[in-house]
Amino acid sequence: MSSVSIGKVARATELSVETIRYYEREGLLPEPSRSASGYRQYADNAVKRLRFIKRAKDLGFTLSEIQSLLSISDRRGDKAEVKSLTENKLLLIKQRIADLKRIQSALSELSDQCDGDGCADDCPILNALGADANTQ
Amino acid sequence: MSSVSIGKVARATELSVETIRYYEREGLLPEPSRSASGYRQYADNAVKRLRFIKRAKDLGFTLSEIQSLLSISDRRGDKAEVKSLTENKLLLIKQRIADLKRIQSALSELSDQCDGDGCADDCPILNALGADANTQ
DNA sequence: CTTGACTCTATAGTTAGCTTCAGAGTTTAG
DNA sequence: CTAAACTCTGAAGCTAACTATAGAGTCAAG
Repeated sequence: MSSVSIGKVARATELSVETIRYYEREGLLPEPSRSASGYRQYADNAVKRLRFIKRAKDLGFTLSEIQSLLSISDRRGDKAEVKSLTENKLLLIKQRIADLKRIQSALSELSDQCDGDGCADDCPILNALGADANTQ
Repeated sequence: MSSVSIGKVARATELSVETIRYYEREGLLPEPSRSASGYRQYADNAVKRLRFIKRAKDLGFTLSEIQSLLSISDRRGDKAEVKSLTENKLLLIKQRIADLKRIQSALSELSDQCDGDGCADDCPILNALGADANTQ
């Protein structure tokens, strides 16, 4: 039954103390018990929970989606819910990748067209964007 | 010398009136002349400039980067500046794509591992995230 | 015992890019 | 002439996920 201060949890999770308190306020982390002087005292599972949050965040889940994931876990919900959240996220990510690829090829084409030398008056990049709008 | 109201510019550019005023405040769009009653009166190039902004935004430039692009254009700067901004942006976008692809394959692997049936107690997705942290 | 590190709360600020609101005046179609 | 549509300003609000600040109390090492 070791109990740990918020600072130690912060070091263990590589989150800031403020972020941990913030997650508590947001309901992602249950309120821990307190010492006589009011200091938060965390049990070991708090570190696990925070690492869960971090990993899920790295995978692109928002805090509110992470709330949902934790809630499914907490109330022993259904695998189908988890899978559905995951696949929605996956879909979004695929779309973002497609968008970015479109952008990438457009930019890369523009960049290739520009020799990068001389006055921007005849810059193909600015021209492509419609930069003949510079005259007041 | 046709001059146009902000509402017409909004319709022509598919931007909202508020957005146009916002761009003005932010210095992306020069202050237009005013009618006797104080209404903004735009010349044609305002529409062009706003379309420039829109296209650049679609290509992933931030408003402040767009400021830079417009400023290069306005002061007839150097093509090299434009090209450098473009290539920086391109690099960032490539990195974001790489990040998202990493995330995509991780998520997709997780999703494949989960049959989506039954209680989330033994959900491979939650387990992979470290969801054994659910016990208070 | 001192001093520096740690913790507490509540509130406000940050970033980006808008959007909304209140309240008042103006223009235009019929 | 009237009613609807439009425009004005300045300030506040929104989203997400923190981050910072102030001011006060607590703990731990030497």
